[in-house]
Amino acid sequence: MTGNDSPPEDRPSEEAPDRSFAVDVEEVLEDDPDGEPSQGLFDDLLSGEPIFENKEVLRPSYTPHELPHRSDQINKMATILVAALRGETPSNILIYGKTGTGKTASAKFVSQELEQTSKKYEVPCEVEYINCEVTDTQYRVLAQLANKFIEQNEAHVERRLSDLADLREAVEEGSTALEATPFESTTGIDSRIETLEDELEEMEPVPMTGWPTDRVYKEFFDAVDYRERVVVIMLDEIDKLVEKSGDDTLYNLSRMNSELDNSRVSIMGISNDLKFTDFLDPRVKSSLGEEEIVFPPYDANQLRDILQHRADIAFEERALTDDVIPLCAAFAAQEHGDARRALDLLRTAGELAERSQSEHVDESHVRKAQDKIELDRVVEVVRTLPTQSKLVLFSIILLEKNGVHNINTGEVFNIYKRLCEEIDADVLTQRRVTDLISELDMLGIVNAIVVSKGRYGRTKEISLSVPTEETEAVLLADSRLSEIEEIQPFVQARFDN
DNA sequence: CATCCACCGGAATGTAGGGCCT
DNA sequence: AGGCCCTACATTCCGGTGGATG
Repeated sequence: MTGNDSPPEDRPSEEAPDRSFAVDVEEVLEDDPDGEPSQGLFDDLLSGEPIFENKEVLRPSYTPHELPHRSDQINKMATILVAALRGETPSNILIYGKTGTGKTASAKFVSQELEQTSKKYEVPCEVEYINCEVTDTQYRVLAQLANKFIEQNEAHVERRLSDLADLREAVEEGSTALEATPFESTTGIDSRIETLEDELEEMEPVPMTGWPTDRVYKEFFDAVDYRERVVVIMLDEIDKLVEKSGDDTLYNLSRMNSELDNSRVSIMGISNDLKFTDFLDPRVKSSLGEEEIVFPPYDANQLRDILQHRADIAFEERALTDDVIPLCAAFAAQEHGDARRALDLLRTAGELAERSQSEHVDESHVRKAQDKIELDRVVEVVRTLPTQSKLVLFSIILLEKNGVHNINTGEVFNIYKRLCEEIDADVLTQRRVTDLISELDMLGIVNAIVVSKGRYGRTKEISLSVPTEETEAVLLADSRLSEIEEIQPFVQARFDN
């Protein structure tokens, strides 16, 4: 399709959606004491045809109102959770699925609906979301939950206090409209206010550290049980929690119901790992997995629907050429059907198109976006590598740059040693360095395979699988590594043997 | 066909740092 | 404050090995 090079038809696309903003920019520029010309830095960029209409929609944080191809899962969740609206305890739910399969989005969507409906019918029902990758110990989970409920209870009490204050005022004025009030006089109200204030006094947030865990648990327990309601606790990335701090938390949460007087608790676990229940206590396993919902990866067609859906909102009309979305979908489908990845790709492609001032997003932008995302990933990984790993990687790069292929561990280790001496770092043993190389392999930064060279031993053959120049630049940005000045000697040393 | 290189990689053990708890 | 325990990172020790080479 080469109809893209559209003739200069409606060149003056001056209908910038946010006129006021444009004016502001001009004003600022005019007020500049230096007397800069008003044809400023941003003018060019603003004048281009806008590509995005609403970019937020493409961000991972956005929770869509419609989730194509997930109605089965959503319905099942809803069927289970209606119980909450009838004041019963919903079954615990376990949700499985790989990253970017819409688990969190669906769960959040359902919980929003649930809370809204509960307000409509005035059934007390709440959902609390916890991301266990961030909050990854029993203590922190309990503390966070406790604090959320304490906060809510406080708000609840405060509301009742202000209601009472109003009532008191009304009674004092002898308003006749209040015959139905249960209080004869202000003193009755006063004592009620007093007890509530005392209760408010007691509600102190749990400190982030310091208390014994069971005290936090008690605090949380009391806060939940403070009044009648159904509470759904949503534990995202629950596998991380189990991995890092065992199943005690889940055990405690799942047996809570038998001790609660006023409220009911239901757990909704979201996991990336299908097999994580293997590590659980059988009791926990059976109680948690009362209902299981699986989110299979999206296939390319489904991804296309999802992208189309969002693209309609996110982009200006006709900003995308026809092949953009299928291509994004195809790329992402290769990465185990990760919708997040697909959206990321689409957004990045759009940004690239915007930056290059083209009027449409086309296939080339998608391909560039693919590269950019991969490069960003690598840069981020390399940047956050520990110093020792950086040194190892740098050694590999030095060898590679010198045209050495099929690098082996011995060579890397030699160069690595010299680098360490140069910047005065601890020299690790070769055993450790092989592990570091294996880690780099895992991260996809290098490629290492064990080969036997017969008489000449057995070693890893290592090759770089990321762009040399960029990676080197990232490494040299590290304050320790930047001390390395003369690179030649290291390279030279290799040929001396 | 045995040899033997040059490293692999498992296991045990050591050490530092940090959070938790009394 | 001080003991305890967990985790991450390292070292030490060492048995293991694929296959070119003599």
